Amino acid sequence: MDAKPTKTKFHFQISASSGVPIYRQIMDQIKIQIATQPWDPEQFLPSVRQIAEDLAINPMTVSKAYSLLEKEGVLEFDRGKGMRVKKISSSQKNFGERQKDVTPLLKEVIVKAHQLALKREDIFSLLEKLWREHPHEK
Amino acid sequence: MDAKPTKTKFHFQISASSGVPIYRQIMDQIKIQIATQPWDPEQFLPSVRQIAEDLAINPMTVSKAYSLLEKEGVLEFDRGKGMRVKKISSSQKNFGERQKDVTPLLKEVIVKAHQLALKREDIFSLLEKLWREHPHEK
DNA sequence: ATCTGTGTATTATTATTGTAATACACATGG
DNA sequence: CCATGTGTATTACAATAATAATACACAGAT
Repeated sequence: MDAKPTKTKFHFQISASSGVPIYRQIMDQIKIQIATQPWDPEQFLPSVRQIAEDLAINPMTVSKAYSLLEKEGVLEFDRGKGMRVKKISSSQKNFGERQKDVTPLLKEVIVKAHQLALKREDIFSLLEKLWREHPHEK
Repeated sequence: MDAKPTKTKFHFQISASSGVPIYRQIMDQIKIQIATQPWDPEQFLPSVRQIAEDLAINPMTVSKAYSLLEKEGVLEFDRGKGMRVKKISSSQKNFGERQKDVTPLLKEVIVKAHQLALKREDIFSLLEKLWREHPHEK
């Protein structure tokens, strides 16, 4: 192998004290980074050992995050190569199914809004604002 | 006490196999029922022993749900009487704080939308639709 | 005071979960 | 074939979480 360091777009900041399990922090950060950065379709994510070393944790913990994300359809595994971001899953599920997937989360929003005495317009404008601020490439 | 059965608006359907802890199922169902039904401000929720008997579980499990909801500001406890729905918390937190409370959930929505290749308009119209279908009293 | 109704603190037990150690299977390139 | 690169199955262990048993404190009515 040549000495050129793998140009790794992904990196991680783990909080041991947050109470959130490490593998889940990794999953969340990968999802967020996928959603907020442009990525090279050919680019592999850092290897489990790479991340494990960086974070001083066990490789199996990273592996758990990776395989769960693979099961979720977010990443795909190339034998002997590594993990990379799976090309968008829009083709795999039809519109109705994807709507159905996100519905529970939206219901949660409605219940929480009620709890906090926030009106529908309040939620909509906040969501609108967050979406504008959200880095989106394409 | 007279024989008139406490006209209990709340009731619960617990699934032992869902993987979700019982106390959390109770919490969620209380929140949903508060959000989707009109409630009498004077009305007490069923007692811990009542619910525990109905569901054939331990009263402490119900107590856990109740005290967590109290800590969240959803219920309030009257010594010797029982729990009831706390009058809306809008006065306790200002608008900005409540916005901040709901923000993480909305960010989750955005990330998930991206994952599912759903456009902003898709999410907005779905949320709009769910909100219309959502029973709301006042 | 006593009886019966609230919810709960404390403790114990059981089940589940998060992390880690080890060894392995497969792919690639020398 | 062997060295080195992927991720993972298996197993073990420690920590945490969920549930339950018991006993308690307070309120209201008798």
